[in-house]
Amino acid sequence: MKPFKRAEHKEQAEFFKALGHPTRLWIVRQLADGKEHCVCEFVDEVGVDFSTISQHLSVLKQAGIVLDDKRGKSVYYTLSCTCIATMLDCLDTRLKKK
Amino acid sequence: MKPFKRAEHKEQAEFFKALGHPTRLWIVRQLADGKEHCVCEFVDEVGVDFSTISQHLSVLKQAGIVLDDKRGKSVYYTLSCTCIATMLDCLDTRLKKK
DNA sequence: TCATCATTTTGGTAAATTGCCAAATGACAA
DNA sequence: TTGTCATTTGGCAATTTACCAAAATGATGA
Repeated sequence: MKPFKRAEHKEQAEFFKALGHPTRLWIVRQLADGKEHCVCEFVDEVGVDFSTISQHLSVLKQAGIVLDDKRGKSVYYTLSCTCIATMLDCLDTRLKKK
Repeated sequence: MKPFKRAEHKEQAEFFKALGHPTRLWIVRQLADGKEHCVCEFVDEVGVDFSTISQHLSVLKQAGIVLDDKRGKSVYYTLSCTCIATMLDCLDTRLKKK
């Protein structure tokens, strides 16, 4: 049994917390195709304020889940790691079983 | 671009939300050894009320992350799927990179 | 230089959620 | 019946949240 150090696990929990919101999870799913997507694509589909999407992206970025790249007028986002897509696959498989 | 259906993604987000708490993440880490662990083990280490740990376990159970088995006086918990341990490995690798 | 466009940041707020404890309850074993 | 291990319930203060509206940023192009 490992010792329980709240601070250490709190930092790691941020990663999962970031994924624990319907809009953010949906965004991550869009990025799971491995391609980059522009912020405006998300805004169009979710039907929420531009600033709200931007804030969700900021949460994902701080959790190390996505990377951003500003090119020209737009900002493009990608998944930081393919293993995150693997996590989603695992989730899908589990839900099917139920 | 997939359509955004809040309800659908909300349910899936519950899975990650459950992992997004330091105490719960720590519990899942203990279970990642593949063995079963008794509730009392967690209580001893975390130093919080018995009922609090029980509630955390209930959240994990409802999210489909753990399974419980009542035998004799005690209740034993296990991970519901090894792919959850894989998620933690992925997280560890990512944190090392930073 | 100035206006425009895409995005981010800030400020604010109402509402929801949280994490925890304490006490009550349940379920089993001795 | 009594004690033990665990869950459930009720309650609460504190934190967090999700979102919007408006202001700010920063690159681009006229």
